[in-house]
Amino acid sequence: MSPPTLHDVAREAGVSVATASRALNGSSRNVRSENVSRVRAAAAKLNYEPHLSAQAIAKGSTRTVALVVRDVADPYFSAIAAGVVQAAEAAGLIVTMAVADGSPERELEIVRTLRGQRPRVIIVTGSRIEGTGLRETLVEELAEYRTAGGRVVLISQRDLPFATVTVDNGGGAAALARALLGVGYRRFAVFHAAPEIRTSRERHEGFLAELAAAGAPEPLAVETGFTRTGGYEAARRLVERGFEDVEAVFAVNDVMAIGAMTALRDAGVLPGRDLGVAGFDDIDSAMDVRPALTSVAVPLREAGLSAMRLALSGDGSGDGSGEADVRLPAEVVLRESTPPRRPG
Amino acid sequence: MSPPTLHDVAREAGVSVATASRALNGSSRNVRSENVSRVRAAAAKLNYEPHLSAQAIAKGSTRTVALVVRDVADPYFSAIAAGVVQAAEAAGLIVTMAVADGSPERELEIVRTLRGQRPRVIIVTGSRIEGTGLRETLVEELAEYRTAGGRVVLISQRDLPFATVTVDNGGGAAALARALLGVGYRRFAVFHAAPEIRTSRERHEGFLAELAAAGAPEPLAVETGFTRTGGYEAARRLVERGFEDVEAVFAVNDVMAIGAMTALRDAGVLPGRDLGVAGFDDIDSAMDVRPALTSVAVPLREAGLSAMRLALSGDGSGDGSGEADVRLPAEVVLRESTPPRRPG
DNA sequence: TTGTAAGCGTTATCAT
DNA sequence: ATGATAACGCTTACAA
Repeated sequence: MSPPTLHDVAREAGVSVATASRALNGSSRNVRSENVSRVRAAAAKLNYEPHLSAQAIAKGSTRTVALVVRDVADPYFSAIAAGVVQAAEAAGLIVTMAVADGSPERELEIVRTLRGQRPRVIIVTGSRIEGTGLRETLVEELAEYRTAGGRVVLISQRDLPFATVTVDNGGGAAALARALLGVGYRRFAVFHAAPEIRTSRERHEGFLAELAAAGAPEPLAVETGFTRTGGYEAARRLVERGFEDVEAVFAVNDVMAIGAMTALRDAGVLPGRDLGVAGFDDIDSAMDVRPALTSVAVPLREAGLSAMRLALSGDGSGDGSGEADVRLPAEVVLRESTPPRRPG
Repeated sequence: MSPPTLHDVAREAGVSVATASRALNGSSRNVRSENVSRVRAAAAKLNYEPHLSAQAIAKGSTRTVALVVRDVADPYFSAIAAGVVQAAEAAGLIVTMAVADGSPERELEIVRTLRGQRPRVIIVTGSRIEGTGLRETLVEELAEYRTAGGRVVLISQRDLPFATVTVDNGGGAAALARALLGVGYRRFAVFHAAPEIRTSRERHEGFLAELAAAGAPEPLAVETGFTRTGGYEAARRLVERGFEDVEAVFAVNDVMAIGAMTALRDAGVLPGRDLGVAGFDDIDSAMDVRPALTSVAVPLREAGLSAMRLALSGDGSGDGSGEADVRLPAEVVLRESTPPRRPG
């Protein structure tokens, strides 16, 4: 009826629970090999699986990694999640997932209740907390968790006192600007999200900075949602307004860019030919969309792997000192959505 | 240093652990309201979070849902996962994720060790187990888990004795065939995966059946991987072989279809104009790709939600009797990748 | 209404 | 090398 316990295994093998326990995990060094096999056989026979919660409470630590993402279905986060899960499984750890859904309150609430899981590691990605008082609370919460021996790794911008995996948003956007200038574009529109979204802001700013440095005119800024729909809307607005003064659109992420392309086409504007379009992230569909989307490749899965690596390497933190960082390079990929263009 | 325990809270509030426990969870009815607030205050002051593992072992049950998917990064599974996570969080449950990676052995291994977590629910999606002896073992494993009070829900085909959420693959494929015949296509190539992959087989068969019923010629079958690359390869092979005798390609899933479109284009063949292309799943990018991809919409997120609903409604199972099913309708969406075509 | 104490399934200490 | 037995943090009879 109910699953076999270690007691059952011990009885079956004719040894004490202590011996059974020792036989089944690491400390098997000091148990007679005959008993080891006895116990193993009994465990196999009963199809015994140790109760992880019981182990956790006895050992005082779990084998759990808690991952907080903004949205599982978003290819950006699912790629990161894939990396995290891969690395975690390789290390024999279990991954739990929580979805913050873009709400700082929810994110804070999640981190709070996460502590109840007593995970070994908490990885937070796509945090939107900025400016608000919630931010300090989040930091306190995480710091407290860390003090209790947990590892914290953020995948976002390095602006919180925790080990962080960042993608070089500013640098990538600057490189993109440079590349686009290089193929003849000078007048841009930027589809960006609310400035509280760090990622959006950094990409936006990196892009602006490079344009300014090159003496190009300041681009038209269109604020919208950080989603496919956001991109679609922004493009619709741009078309309505008229876009004679812009040669290309830079959307701060690919799903926005792809939404924008669809909107353009719906409005009879041919992306690539009538208006250049570039995105950021280089998600899979960037290369399947037509025209293929110019983007900035970000090693998302690698980010997840790095986060786990960071967490397990002992730099996840410990006692405040030594928050290691990993900065992942972002690489421009020019495609047909921004064909070379002769100035004028 | 280490997190506060219920003892700490009790001491802080000046009551016994029992009272503290009662005050903090359900049975608070029989504790003086003054003490309830005392305890609540103490808990808040200490920032107490109950140790979930300890609760689990004391209560004999967890609040965990274990989700097994083939690949987190695949939009098909991440959409399902999103539904599962959403429903689980709404019910106050924690979701753990494991990735089977397309390997039946791995899947079995996962389910086995999952039992250690003692999850309330196990949801398996994208199972590939077929034919092999592993299948029976999997069933036994899950049945045993169910006997111990766990709920099992499968998201796949209804061929295992557990509650199942299915998408109507056969019916959807048949409807697609009908629709394509309706707009003038008669000669097809089908890009399908190995027959062990149920989903692929069902879609393939549904498509064939409908063609046969309509007296259309038997399509060319091209076996390949169930992935984007698989689709790409198959299309490449098709082009090499020559495709004068085919008017449209049906790839058994969208990522394959999208890969195929890219391959066609790479070979100078224009999808939609030179060769119709249709997929299955209607993932987000199906409508962003050009030409927009004809597909069969499957309510993936809904599948995740339904699975949780099934699990929580008590039909997850219990004692063998009453395995409820949910069959999700699949709906044809004709787009530009299969423009109407005049016969001949 | 409250407290004492006996579990829950492990691991770890300490004798033997 | 092995077996009692005390933790681990919590819930829940059972008493008071």
